[in-house]
Amino acid sequence: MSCEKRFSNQLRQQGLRLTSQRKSVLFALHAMAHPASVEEIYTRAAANDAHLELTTVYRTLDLLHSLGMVIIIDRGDKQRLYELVENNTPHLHLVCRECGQITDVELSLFQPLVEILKNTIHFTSDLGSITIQGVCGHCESAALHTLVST
Amino acid sequence: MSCEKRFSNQLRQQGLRLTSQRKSVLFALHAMAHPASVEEIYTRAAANDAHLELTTVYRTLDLLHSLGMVIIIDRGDKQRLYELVENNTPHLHLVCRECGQITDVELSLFQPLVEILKNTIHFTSDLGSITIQGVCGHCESAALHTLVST
DNA sequence: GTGAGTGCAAAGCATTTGCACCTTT
DNA sequence: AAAGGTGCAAATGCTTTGCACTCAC
Repeated sequence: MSCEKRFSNQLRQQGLRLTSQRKSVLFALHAMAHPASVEEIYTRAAANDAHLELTTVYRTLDLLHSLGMVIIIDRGDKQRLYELVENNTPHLHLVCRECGQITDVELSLFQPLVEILKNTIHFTSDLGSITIQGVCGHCESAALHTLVST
Repeated sequence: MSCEKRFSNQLRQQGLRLTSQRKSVLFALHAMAHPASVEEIYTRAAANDAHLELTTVYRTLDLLHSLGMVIIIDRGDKQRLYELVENNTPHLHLVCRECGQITDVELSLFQPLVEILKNTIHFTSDLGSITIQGVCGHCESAALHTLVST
């Protein structure tokens, strides 16, 4: 897991420590195919480490986020979702404001813009963090249906 | 305020009502130059309507969001920010994960991608809702400083 | 050994909800 | 008159915080 190595290095650089809990959370994030809630990550991680606390998961996710290794997606409901940046093809998240579904889209089209942001205003984008709200095709046609039948 | 007209029409279409409270919230949103928290919007709106309740602001913002007239920005801290879509040049929001600062960037570069999303997977993007997390130039150079001096 | 990290429990606080009353249509 | 909206107050529940103990370094 080269990711763990990188994590470990980043921690060391700042005098922070690689604990078993942090490993478990990282492992759980790896196992997730899609953005996951804290609760889900906690459940998965607890499979490795039965004594793991939800609080610790929060703290670790905060840490990973501040290191730029995790991005946060706000679906508009109560819980935020977290996704590991590493080992993922950079992609956009399309969040449907009707049903909350998240669709991933490849990022390549967007890459040039990311470069521009970097070069012109010196903003370093977290790849994979780009989120677009909108309405998915399914909900849109459902809405049309309703209007027609009313 | 053509915006109010449009709002009114959208409401009527669904058998909803244009109340003074809703007008006040809409007015407050208009007055905001930047994405604002519920609390800020509430304060501004209460200037018109002293009896306005915070709860009502929440409900109205939800309504406006579900109509696609307001987009939501999650800065990563506790409060979500809201911004009116109308009367704004479509733009991206760059959210710095270190300092929370939001930078607006013109959307034109991104327009082609929005079209593609629409045509290929039928996802209708809320213009102005695009959010990118990352690190702003200021925080990045500050971080470098710290590393060097350590 | 030392201080960062964790567990546990308790608090915080933005947001949501229930219900009776009010107002738009 | 009918039904959507609002106000008020209470609840909800995600997230944060304090502190003593533990463990990575």
